[in-house]
Amino acid sequence: MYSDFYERMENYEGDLADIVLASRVTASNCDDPTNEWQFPLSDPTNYEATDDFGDPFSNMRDPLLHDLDMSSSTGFFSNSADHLMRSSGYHEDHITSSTSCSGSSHTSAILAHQKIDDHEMRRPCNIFSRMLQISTTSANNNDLSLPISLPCEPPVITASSSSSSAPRGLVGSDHMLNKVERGGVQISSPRNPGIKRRKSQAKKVVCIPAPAAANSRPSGEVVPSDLWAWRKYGQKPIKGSPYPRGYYRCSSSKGCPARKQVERSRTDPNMLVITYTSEHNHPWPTQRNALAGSTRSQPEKNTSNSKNSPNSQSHKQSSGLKEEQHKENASSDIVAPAGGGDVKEEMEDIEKQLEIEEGEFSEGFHQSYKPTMPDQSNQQHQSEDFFADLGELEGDPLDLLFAQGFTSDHDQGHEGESQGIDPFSIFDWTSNNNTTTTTSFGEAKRAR
DNA sequence: CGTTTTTGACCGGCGC
DNA sequence: GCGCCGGTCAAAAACG
Repeated sequence: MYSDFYERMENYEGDLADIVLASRVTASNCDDPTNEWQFPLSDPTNYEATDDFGDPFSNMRDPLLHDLDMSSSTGFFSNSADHLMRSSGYHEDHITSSTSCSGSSHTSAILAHQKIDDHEMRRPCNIFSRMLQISTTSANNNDLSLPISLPCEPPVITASSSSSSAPRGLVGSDHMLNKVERGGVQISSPRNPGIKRRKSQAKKVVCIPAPAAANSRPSGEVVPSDLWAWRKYGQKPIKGSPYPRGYYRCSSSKGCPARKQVERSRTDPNMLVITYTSEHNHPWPTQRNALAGSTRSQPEKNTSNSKNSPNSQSHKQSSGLKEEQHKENASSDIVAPAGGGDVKEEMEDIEKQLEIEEGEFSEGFHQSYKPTMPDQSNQQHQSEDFFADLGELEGDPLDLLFAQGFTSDHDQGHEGESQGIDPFSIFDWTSNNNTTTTTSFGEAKRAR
């Protein structure tokens, strides 16, 4: 049932490589350059600084990474992403604190970018590679040199501070999309020259592969889910894009300013552009909110439309997007009972992983989160809860993903508790051959 | 009953 | 000042 997904993922392998690229860079610094999949580690103790935009894992990540790093390449994602962000110079302060790869890898943003480029040149495109590209912009520095474009395409992660009200084109997904469209070279939209985002609200843009697009939910709108409870409060067609943009806010806590926008890249329907705005002002929920409504089945009306071939998603018009997505969901559900929606989740997790801290956010975030996750034991509990919840979500793709990494981890060692929660572990497969990956997923699922 | 999704309307910022 | 556009609101419907 997930064959498409896997297949897609396989296809993305190159991209993944790219994503990993960053990590590789750091890894290379650390060790054997030949060990492509070795990932830099971040300082376990530094997790508090890693959180941003509500990445529940951010807090946990480092500790896990630490272990992971020791034992395996899993978790590269978090590392890589995190690393990139740090290396990107985004948070130099953090960078200094992080100890990835013995800390030797702490490089300036520039360095990171350069390296990325180098690697890029040598490697196949990966989904993840795309993700690797991280650009940061600040109100003061809008035109920060953007990261390098990749042969494979666009940079994917953009962190920036901008007005909360979505300064048009500046940092927004549109902006990013534009970049993407331009062959992956990040170019400020001509329209944005002025850049205005005075509001100091930071935004973070993350580009992630849209698994759904491949199969189950080609819908233009893929809503990755994550540990945070997001409630959709709006959807609007975006000018210039056939895909609508969904607006989500954190429903875990009233008053939480965290928001995210999800849309497909107009140029690459397979990519999701997720823009996070504001940080969560509360600890990440150990349990998801009630699923009522969240899992609603797709309206039957969709049945007629749905189906755009998976590929057809690109053809979808905004008018049909909703239906499509629903249909897709429905179809996905069919394909992957009970889990359909979770493909989203996994994606979201990915995105979260990608989201890495920004200094501005990290402060607020880590503080807010910290209380809840003061130590690993705490983290374990939460993670356990989390997974328990996930487990409840039957057939959850996310579950699968996690299971894949987690189960293996558990099997491997006791550290599984902490490791298990590492969302990044799901990317292990990236380092493995496709076959392995696929198998892993299946196994993981069964294991659970 | 509580929560989420959907969806049209409303509002504010920006460019002309 | 007007229109466009993006982001948000809020009522209705759906779901567990």
